[in-house]
Amino acid sequence: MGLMEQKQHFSVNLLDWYMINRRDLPWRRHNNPYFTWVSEIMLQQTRVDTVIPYFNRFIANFPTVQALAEAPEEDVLKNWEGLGYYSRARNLQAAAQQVMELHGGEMPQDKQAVFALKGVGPYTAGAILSIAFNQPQPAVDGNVMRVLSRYFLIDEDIMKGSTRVLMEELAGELIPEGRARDFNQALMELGALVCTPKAPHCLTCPVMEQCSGRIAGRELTLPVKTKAKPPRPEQRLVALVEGRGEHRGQVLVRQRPATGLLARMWELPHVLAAPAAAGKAAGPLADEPAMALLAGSLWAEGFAARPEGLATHAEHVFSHIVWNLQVYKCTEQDQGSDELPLIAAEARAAYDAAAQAAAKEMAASMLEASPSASDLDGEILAEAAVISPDSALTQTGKGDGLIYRWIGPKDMDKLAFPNVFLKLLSSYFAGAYDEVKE
DNA sequence: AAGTCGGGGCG
DNA sequence: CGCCCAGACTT
Repeated sequence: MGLMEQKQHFSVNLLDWYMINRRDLPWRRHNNPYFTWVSEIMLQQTRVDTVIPYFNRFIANFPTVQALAEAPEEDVLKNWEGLGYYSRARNLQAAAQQVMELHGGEMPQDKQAVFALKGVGPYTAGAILSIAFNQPQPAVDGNVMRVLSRYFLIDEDIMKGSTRVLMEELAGELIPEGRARDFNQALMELGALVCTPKAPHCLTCPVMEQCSGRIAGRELTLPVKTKAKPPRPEQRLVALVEGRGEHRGQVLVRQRPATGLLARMWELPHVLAAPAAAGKAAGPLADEPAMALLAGSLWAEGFAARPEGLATHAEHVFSHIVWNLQVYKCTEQDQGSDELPLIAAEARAAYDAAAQAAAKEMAASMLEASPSASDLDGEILAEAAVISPDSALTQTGKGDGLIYRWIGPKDMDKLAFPNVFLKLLSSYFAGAYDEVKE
């Protein structure tokens, strides 16, 4: 069997299979380029079942490019809450504004113009051009690379950029004349439903007969993929500050900076328990120093609060970091309380000492790793580690710092929180931590 | 080329 | 509950 025949077999049988087995998805019901675009951004790193309710709500609230372009960013973020990778939402809105200004609100059909939109890379550009406009452009995502690597037995590491380029060339050749829209979706549909990562359903696969990977018994070892390095652990102390007086029934929250991790999302105040030594898990911090540190960091931000006790633990996993959270219930105090500044000063001193120790350890381990490095390098490393600790403590507060607010349960439907804080706040407002004692 | 950026599902 | 999934942007 030649390569030409193998390709022909693939394209014909896959397309036939798709026309019978295609799922009825909200963004497939109308041929609306805006719907295609929104769905493709949402589907990046996110499964179909998760996206469906978000897509429906998003389109209901922002039915057109113009509606999205003109919406308050806060509303867009709130509609993305819980979906993750929040820069997708900000890029999508920025791109909607691009479409308004450069293309009169109409989705461009030119490859360069689509690719130039914020948040649109090689995959998404191909998906939009093929699905919305039936242009014969490849749309190579993880599903497609898995399917192609198995069917054509391609051993290249799919994490390499060069492999994606190779896959795009191949995927482009496979598109049947005039059928880009259906074929590209068929490819991804097969990867999602049949040619799955762990336990592919080869026996029901429409192209199994000429699948080189299966024939070679390699379906479980393909695609070849370098595994990601494990996330670094961070121990963090979270303050659940219960308001008193005029803030009774409210909790203190803050908005994260405009860039970086969880940009512009709201959260409970928290602080790094200790600057982690290189490659070392810090582990939980004892309650007493933890509460002192938390009080100190809140004081530095302009808030007087007394930690009462540990309310709960929580975990939040990112691709590159894992937050281990110790959540302390705290109560708001009078600003005039003369005891708190003292706690703050002690906490700050303890924190600096811990940072100093960690930095020395890190410098030592790096010197050990590369003996050629001079003592001077060690000094510089130590210095760097001390002056680059968590922002919460280095913020001078008031002015250049984060935005803090007291909120009640009703404010929850305006502000966007990452899931971990959403769950903590929901539990708190439901009375889950009432039993915490001092 | 390597690091940054969330969240959920599966065996 | 350890492991897997992986697109765009930044550096």
